[in-house]
Amino acid sequence: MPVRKKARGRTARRGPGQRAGLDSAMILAEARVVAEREGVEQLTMRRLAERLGVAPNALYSHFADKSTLIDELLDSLLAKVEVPSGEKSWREELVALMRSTRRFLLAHDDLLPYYLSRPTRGPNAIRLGEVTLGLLERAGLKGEPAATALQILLVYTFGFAAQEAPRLADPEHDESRAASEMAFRTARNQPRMSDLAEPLSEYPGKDSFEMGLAWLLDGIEGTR
Amino acid sequence: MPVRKKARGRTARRGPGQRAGLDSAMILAEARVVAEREGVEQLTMRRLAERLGVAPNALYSHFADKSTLIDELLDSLLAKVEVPSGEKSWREELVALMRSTRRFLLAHDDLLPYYLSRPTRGPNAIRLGEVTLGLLERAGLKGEPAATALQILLVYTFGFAAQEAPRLADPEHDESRAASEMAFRTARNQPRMSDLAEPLSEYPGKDSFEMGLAWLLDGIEGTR
DNA sequence: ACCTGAACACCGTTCAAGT
DNA sequence: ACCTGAACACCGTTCAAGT
Repeated sequence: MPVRKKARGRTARRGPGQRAGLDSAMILAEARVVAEREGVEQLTMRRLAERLGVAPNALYSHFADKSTLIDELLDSLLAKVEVPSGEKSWREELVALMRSTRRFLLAHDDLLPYYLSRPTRGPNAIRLGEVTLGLLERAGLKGEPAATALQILLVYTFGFAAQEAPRLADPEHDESRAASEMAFRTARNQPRMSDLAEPLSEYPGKDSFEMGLAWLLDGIEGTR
Repeated sequence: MPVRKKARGRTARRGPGQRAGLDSAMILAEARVVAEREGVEQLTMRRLAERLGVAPNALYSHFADKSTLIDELLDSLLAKVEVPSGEKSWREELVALMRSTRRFLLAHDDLLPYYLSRPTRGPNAIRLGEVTLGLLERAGLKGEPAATALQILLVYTFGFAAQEAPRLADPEHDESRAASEMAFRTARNQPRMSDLAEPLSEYPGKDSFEMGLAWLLDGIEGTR
C-alpha cells in the first residue's frame, strides 16, 4: 500500500555520542500518540524515531525490537477499559465489563490482531483479570472452573471484536456488504444461504454479541 | 525480522513482450504451495514471482493487488474443512463441524488474521454456511435467529482458534507460559490472579473450547 | 493483453564508530 | 550507555516501454 506522507521535520542535529535524552517511557508515550492518532500501521520504528528527532536505530538502545515495544504499548492502553462500579449483580457487571471491553477494542481496531496473538500479562491485564474473577466468584465459580470461564469470556469478546472491527473500519463497508449479499443470494443449490442472504451479509454486531454473551452467562450460571 | 533465505534460481529469461504463459489459477496454486509449506509471511509478491520465473510486477497483470490474491487463497483453502456425514444428531454434527473448523484453522494458524479481517463469501465459505444452516434448521432455528446463531458459532470458533494458534506456534511456548505464571503469581493485591496463576497461564485449548461451545449450543437449544 | 526494466518510497535491523 | 552513519536485505506497487 503506497501513499505515505512526506515527513521531514526535525532530523537529528547531533553527532555520534551526543545524547538525545531519550528513555523508554518517552518512546512509549510517543508510540501511543502515533497509534491512537494514526493507527498501528503508521507506527514504524523509522517514523517513531523521526518524530522523536533521533536516528532510526537509536530506539534499539531502549527496546530490543519492535514487538517488545508493541507489547508494552498494548498493556498500557488497557488502562482505558472501564471497570463497572460494583453495585449491581454479578451478571449485570460481567455484561457491563464485556461491553466496555468490546467498546475499547473497537476503538482500537487496528491493535486487535496484536491483542489476539500475544499473551497479555502486564499490570493492567492482571488488574482486569482480577476484577473479572471477583465477579465470577460472586457467580459461584472458584478455582479451575473460574479460570476456564474467564478464558472463555475473553476469547469470546476479543474474538467477536476482532471480526467486527475490520468491517466497521472498512471504508467500502456498504459495497462490501452488498457484494456479500449478492454472492449469497445467487449461490446455486444453497437455498438457505440464498434465503438468508440479507441477514447473513449484515456483519455480526451488537445484537449478536449480546445474544452469544447471554448464552455464555447462562452456561456460567448453570455451572454454579 | 531478518534472516531471509537467499534465493536466486530461475530468473526471467524473457524480454519485454514475451509471454510467460501465466494465468491466475497458476499463480493461486503457487501461492497455496508457498502458504502451506512456508507460511503466509513468506508469501510475498516478489518471492511468488521469482518461483514462477517472472518479474515481480508481472503478477499485477492477473491480480489487482496482493490482498485480492489472498482473498482467493483463503476461500480455496476452506475446501479442506471436513463436513460431518449427516448421520448423527444436529448437536453432535454441529460440534463435529466446529471441531473440524478449529482443527483446520489451527493447521493454518498464520492465515487466521486474514480470515478474521475479511468477509468470506467465496464458494467454499457458502457451502459450509449452507451445511451449518441445515443443522441449525434441524435444531429448530430458521430465519434471522438461524443467521444470528450461525454468526455466533463462527465468531466463537474463529475467535477461539485465533487466540489459540499463535500460542501453539510460539517456539518459546513453555518459557512464555512460565513468564505468565510468574507475572500472575507475583501480582500484588490481586489474590485471585495469584491463586489461579497456574490454570490461567495455561493457554485456552481444547477443554475451554468444548466448554464454551457446549454453552452456546445450550443457548441455541433453548431458543428453539 | 501480458510481460520486463527500472524505479519509488518505504520497511526492520545490524554493525562499527563516536563520546 | 546512548547515539549516529551507513548499510543490508528486503517489501508492494507504478510507470514506460516492448511485442
